[in-house]
Amino acid sequence: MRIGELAKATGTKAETIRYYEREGILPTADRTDSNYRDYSDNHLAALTFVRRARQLGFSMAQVRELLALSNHEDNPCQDIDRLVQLQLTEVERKIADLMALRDELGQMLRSCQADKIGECQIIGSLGRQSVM
Amino acid sequence: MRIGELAKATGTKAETIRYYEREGILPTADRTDSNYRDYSDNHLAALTFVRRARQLGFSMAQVRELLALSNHEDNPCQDIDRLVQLQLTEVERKIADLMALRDELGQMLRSCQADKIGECQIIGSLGRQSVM
DNA sequence: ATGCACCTTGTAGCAACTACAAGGTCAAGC
DNA sequence: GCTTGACCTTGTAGTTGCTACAAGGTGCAT
Repeated sequence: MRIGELAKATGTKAETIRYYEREGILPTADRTDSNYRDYSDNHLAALTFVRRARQLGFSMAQVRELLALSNHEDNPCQDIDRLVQLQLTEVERKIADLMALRDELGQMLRSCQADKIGECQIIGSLGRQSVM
Repeated sequence: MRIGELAKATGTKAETIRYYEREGILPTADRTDSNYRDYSDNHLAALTFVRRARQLGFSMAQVRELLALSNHEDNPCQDIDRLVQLQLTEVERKIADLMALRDELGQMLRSCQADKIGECQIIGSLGRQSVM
């Protein structure tokens, strides 16, 4: 299959696929006589894996690790588990941060009853170290 | 005060402060005879405002808007409220996304009882469109 | 044969910093 | 008076993960 088809099948832009190849995240594709990239089902599987991992918030470096680990079938699963656990912890930290942020923003909105900016609680609170 | 002192006072790197000045986010500083930047309390307040807004997840463009609005004391508060509301909605969306992500990662960890990568559910699930 | 969608490479741009490099300034200590 | 070291200056390039061109080649239908 050509790059456009693979792009459509995985919801990835062709430019992104070429970028992954350049970065060594995807194996190089075969070429047709006219120098078009020619992909197999293995490439489809690989790209699906990469996109899914990226959607789950893994960095490119982590995706590389996941790929390297997944290529050694006899390795213990622990290393993979560790990466997933790390990512889970990171995601939980981000959720906590954002929830604190949400509370602050909500507090700002509720506190502002003024109708002129000169009296605006929001503007005032931005100038202080913390609102809460 | 010099840039290092302002940096320490606001928890901002000196390079970032210069960057803000270049970008027009902060007013230009006075200069000493030896061409060092010389900051006043007004600069301290402005930088505190900017850093606080950035911590709350506002983009540089939004910070510019907030600054512009806060400089017109007689303007109605509504425009500020709108920006804060927008940011709140965005943060809530991110929280929802991350919570879905957290659930998927948690599910992956729980499902993996194998000890070899060849049987690893996690690796398997990454190759599919969605785990859940 | 002509149009149009697709492909190629290479380069530059995005956000919001961060990290140098190469050099100037200032205060303290000997 | 001179050195050391911490600070400052400008300018440029790197970071992450793409995305957007530009300029040209290919494939297929009409």
